[in-house]
Amino acid sequence: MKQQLKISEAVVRRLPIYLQVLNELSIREVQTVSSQELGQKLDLNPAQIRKDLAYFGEFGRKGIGYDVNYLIEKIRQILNLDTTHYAALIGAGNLGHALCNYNTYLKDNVQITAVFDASPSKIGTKINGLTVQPMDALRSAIQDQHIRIGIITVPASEAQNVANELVASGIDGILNFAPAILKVPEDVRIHHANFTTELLSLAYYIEKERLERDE
Amino acid sequence: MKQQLKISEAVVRRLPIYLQVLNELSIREVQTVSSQELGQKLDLNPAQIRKDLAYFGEFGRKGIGYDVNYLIEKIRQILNLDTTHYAALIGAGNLGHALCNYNTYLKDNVQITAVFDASPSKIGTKINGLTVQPMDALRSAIQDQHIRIGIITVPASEAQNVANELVASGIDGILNFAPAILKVPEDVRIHHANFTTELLSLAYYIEKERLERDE
DNA sequence: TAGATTGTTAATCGATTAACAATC
DNA sequence: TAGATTGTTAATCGATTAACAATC
Repeated sequence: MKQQLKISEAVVRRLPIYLQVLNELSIREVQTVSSQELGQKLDLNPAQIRKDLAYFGEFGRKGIGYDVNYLIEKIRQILNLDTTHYAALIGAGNLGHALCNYNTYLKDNVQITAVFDASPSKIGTKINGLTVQPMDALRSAIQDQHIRIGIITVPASEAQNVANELVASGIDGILNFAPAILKVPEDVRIHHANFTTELLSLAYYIEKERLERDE
Repeated sequence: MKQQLKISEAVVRRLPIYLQVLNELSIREVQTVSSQELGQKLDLNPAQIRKDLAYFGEFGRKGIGYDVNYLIEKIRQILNLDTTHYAALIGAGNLGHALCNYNTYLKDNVQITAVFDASPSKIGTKINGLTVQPMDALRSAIQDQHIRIGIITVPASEAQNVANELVASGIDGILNFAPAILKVPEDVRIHHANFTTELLSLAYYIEKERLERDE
């Protein structure tokens, strides 16, 4: 792999999307693809795609394009998709359920191996083969099972407390689904998957469109 | 409201986040807040916050800061949070369930008023008071109930078909949860809430961190 | 008045796009 | 060879940050 310049987050976030499209192409047994074609499928500038990939190495062939399967393999390597990361999920509500089932889809890469909830009525129940554990079992589970990712699916009011617990347990990264801004130390990576933000901004643009049409 | 220059998407996406923090402050009965304080809470540059807000008007007072409740009201106006948008949800799996329940949280703003699924075993069941309808009821429901937003929570393989149906029914916007790139006409707004992307990029950074530590 | 903080212009930074030599 | 397409440098565009006059 090429000497890592500084790779922007925007680039890293596009890689999984490239992979999505490439996987589809692979299934359809397409051999090669050009940045032009990828750009069309993804609504991205071909130059950007070439530049993104070039951060990590020379994966294409001039005059030909990219070998689909080779590029898949390379992106999988970059994203470390062959290393399994164990994750704990906190909050066994509907969203938690949904993510546990998604688990099957994610397969080996990120694997939820422990589920926690504060509610006595949930503790002891099973979700996709995992028994819901009480919150005070969190720390030892994280340490014993080498869990590195915490997935927060509790209500917003509880999210910071849960984040604190995760940090104290030595977690490396958090994926937060609660609509709340969480404070964590600098060395803990936190990503937000807040769809209310998406929904509200979507509504904004729809309404704006409508108002402009009606003018 | 100020003459709308061109407001970037980044700005619009930050507004709901500002609102989140402001709501918390309002609950704690904080009267005023400075861009400095907001910046600290949100890990954003205060100048950026001032600039974002200034796109829409002059909401603050020099030397004082922003009145929390007034700013909340203004942002709610900008985002049209007092207009209700009706939404249809397609895909009554766990994720669909989770979103329907979230519905209560979103309250008046975006309201899911119809749920659809292709699977005969799901049709007729109730989710949060709504009866799951077959796919061929989609078009008339959208048109009759003035539904403007479609929320896609079906598997990736079905997502494009559902999107096509929604577009044909005259939808204005789509929030897509399926891990797939969807093609829609230019006048239909599409937002993606793809948490696998978040999860994979999170795993990338965690692994990178670890590798750098171990060097 | 002195201190604080906005709104806004100018400076900086970074990301996207265009252009093109290299080469399959 | 001619056509296509990469990898990369240079140009452009846009977003973030700094700085500061205005003013509460």
